[in-house]
Amino acid sequence: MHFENGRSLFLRGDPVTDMHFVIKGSIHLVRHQSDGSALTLQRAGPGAMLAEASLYSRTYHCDAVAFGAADTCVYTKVSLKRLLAKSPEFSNVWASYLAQELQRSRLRSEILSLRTVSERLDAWIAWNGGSFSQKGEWKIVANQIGVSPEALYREIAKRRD
Amino acid sequence: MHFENGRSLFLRGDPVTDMHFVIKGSIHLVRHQSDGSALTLQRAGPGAMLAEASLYSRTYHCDAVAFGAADTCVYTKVSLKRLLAKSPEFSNVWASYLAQELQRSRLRSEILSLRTVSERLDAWIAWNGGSFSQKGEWKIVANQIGVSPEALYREIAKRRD
DNA sequence: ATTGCGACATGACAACTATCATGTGCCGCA
DNA sequence: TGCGGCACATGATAGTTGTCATGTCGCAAT
Repeated sequence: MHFENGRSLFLRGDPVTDMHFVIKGSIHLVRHQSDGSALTLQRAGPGAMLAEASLYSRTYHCDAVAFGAADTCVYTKVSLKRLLAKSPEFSNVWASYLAQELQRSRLRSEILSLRTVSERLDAWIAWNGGSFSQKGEWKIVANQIGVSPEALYREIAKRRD
Repeated sequence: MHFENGRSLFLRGDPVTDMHFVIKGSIHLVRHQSDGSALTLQRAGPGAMLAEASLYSRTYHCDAVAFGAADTCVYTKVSLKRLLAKSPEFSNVWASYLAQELQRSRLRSEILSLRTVSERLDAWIAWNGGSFSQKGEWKIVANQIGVSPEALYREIAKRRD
């Protein structure tokens, strides 16, 4: 399926019938709080399954919105659960994927709990290898480690001595 | 098994033979960086499986250290994998657990990416409900949302008007 | 070629928080 | 009963970062 920017795939409270596997673009899972502000709980890019936990829930707990144009591959919830029940190999792949995502998410949490830009960049480099992202990805890195692009530029400049 | 404070359960590079399920206390999964500083990748409390992703790895990527006295239930890796392969029900429970942990970790990441204590506390309350602890848990909350206890006390005091 | 956009870059300032210091009240323990 | 530890609480200050402003550069589209 294809989604234009801002298009919603499902809303909170909807019954879970399908699972979306992101092929291209990015889909955000957002939760609106009572005070009006929003929390983005997942930024699903290519190769990610959207709202993995919804496989084990009857209804969605968040809204899903296309962030830019995006393509997804849709599977029905029942077919996935049937496949999981029938194929230990697929179960293994699924659990392995979840465990890896969990590891990455935990790492991000810990990086975000560091206090200075310098510490966060060190931690990021320690895992993502310092060499690449030379072309135009610094802004994305800044977002991942939870600092403003300007602050990251300053930290990089400081290290060029 | 029982572990005293500071006791290590395994070290990075060790082959993965066992999986630890935490019964009591807390066990930290830490990764030492080249510059000497350490990153804590998981704080496994009661009811948590330690280093879930190690089930899908030949060797450990981090060290595990008991944080205070702790008790764990130990299962061999092969028996767990055999159970996962043989029992679709257990596979389902395992994947469901991983998905829930992933959801919680993603939430924590997003809370930590908020900039002010006020926003973080709002987001925390929105998920952990108003039924929070009146007795002596605020310091723990402060740690979870990545702010100093003092800052949290100040924010709470400000809201008592 | 010119225009326009976006990443990269840096300065200045306000705002927020971590830290240190100090103090209070509760509770378990000797 | 008194002591010590701990969570709770608050003030003062310095440090770091977000934000706004401004500017350069490369690149793509007209």
